[in-house]
Amino acid sequence: MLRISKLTDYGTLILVHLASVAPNKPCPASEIAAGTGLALPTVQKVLKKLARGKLVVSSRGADGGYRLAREPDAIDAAEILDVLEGPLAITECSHDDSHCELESNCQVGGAWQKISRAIRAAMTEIRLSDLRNPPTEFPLRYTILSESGHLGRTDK
Amino acid sequence: MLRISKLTDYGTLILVHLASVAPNKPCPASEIAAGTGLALPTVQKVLKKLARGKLVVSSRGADGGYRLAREPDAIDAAEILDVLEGPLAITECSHDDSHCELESNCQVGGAWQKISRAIRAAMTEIRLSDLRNPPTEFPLRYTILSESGHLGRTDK
DNA sequence: AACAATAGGACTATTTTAGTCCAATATATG
DNA sequence: CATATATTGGACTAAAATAGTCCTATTGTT
Ligand code: FES
Ligand code: FES
Repeated sequence: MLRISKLTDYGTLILVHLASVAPNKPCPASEIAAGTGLALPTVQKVLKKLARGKLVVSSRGADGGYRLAREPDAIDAAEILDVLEGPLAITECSHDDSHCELESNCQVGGAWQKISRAIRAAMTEIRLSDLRNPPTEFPLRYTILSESGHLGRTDK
Repeated sequence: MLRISKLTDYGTLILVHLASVAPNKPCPASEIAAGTGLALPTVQKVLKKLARGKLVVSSRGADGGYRLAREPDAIDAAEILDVLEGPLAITECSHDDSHCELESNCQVGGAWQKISRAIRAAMTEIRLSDLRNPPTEFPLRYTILSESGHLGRTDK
C-alpha cells in the first residue's frame, strides 16, 4: 500500500540506531553497520542521503561520524520519507509535466494526489521515537471531511 | 508518499468512467479508450487485471464489454490498490522470506508495515464514488492510538 | 459464416532500485 | 607533520520492476 524502498527501511533502522546511542558522540558508519547488521557500503550510502536531508549531521575525520540532527521526537516519518524516497509525486497523472492532456475530460482530478497529501499529513504525526519499538499495532482511526460536503463520515 | 503506478492511475480513470455510464450496458474497451483518452492496448491490459480482481465483470462476444461488478460506493480504494498494485508488502524488512536475519537486534519491528496496514484500513473508507470528482482536498484527520500507551495523541 | 469482443500471455524497451567501489577532502592525534 | 580515521561525491554495474505493444485463441451475437 504505502510502498517504501529498501533503502528507506535501512534508513529507518539507522536512524533508530542513532537514536539509541549517546546523542552527542558521533557514531561512525562502520559502527552503525555493525550495530544494525547492514552492509557497510549501503549504510554509507544511506547516511549520505540522510546528511543531505539534514536529518543527521556529520563530523569528518578521526573520531567523526554521524549523529541525529534533532531529538528523536522532533523528527517525523514524513520527513524521513521525503529525504529517502525523494519528493515523489504519487502519480504524474499519466503525463510528464504539470499539465495533463486528459485533464479536460478527466473526472478523477488528482484524487490520488489528494489522498497522498492527506496521508503525508498523517505521517507528520508519527515521530522517530514512535518508530523505535513500535506498538503492536498502529490503529489509525481517520476521518475524511470534505469541504464540498460529499465526504463526511466521522468514522466507519 | 503513497506511490501508485501509472497503471493504477489508469485503472482509476477507467473505473470512474465505468461508473459514469449506463450500469448494465457492457462497455467495450475501445469505448473506454476513447472516453478516457488512453491508448487502447493499455486499457485492455488494465481491464484484464480489473476483471481478474473481480472489480469489473466482462461479457465476451459482440455487444460485450465490461461493467462494474458492484455499485461505485461498494468499491473502496484499498481494493483497487490490491488488485492493481498487487499484494505488495511495504518492505520485506531487508530480507526475502518471512524471517529476518536482523530481527534479533532490530528495534524497529516492522513499524512501516504496521503503518501501512493502518493506511490500508483508512483506504477502505474511500470509495470509488468518492474518487469521481473528488473534493478539493481530502483533509484526513487521524489519530494514532497505542495499546502500549506510548502513542496517545488525539490530534495534532 | 462473419464479426465483435474478451482472455491470456509473450515480448521488448525503459526506468528504477540496489549495491559496490573509488578518489578527494577533512579532522584528530602523537 | 605524518598518519590514521571518516565523510563526500559521484561513477558504475547488475538486477528488478514498469510500461507499453502485439499476437493468438476463445466466446458470443447476428
Ligand atoms: S488523468 Fe490527468 S487530470 Fe486526470
Ligand atoms: S529489519 Fe527485519 S525485523 Fe527489523
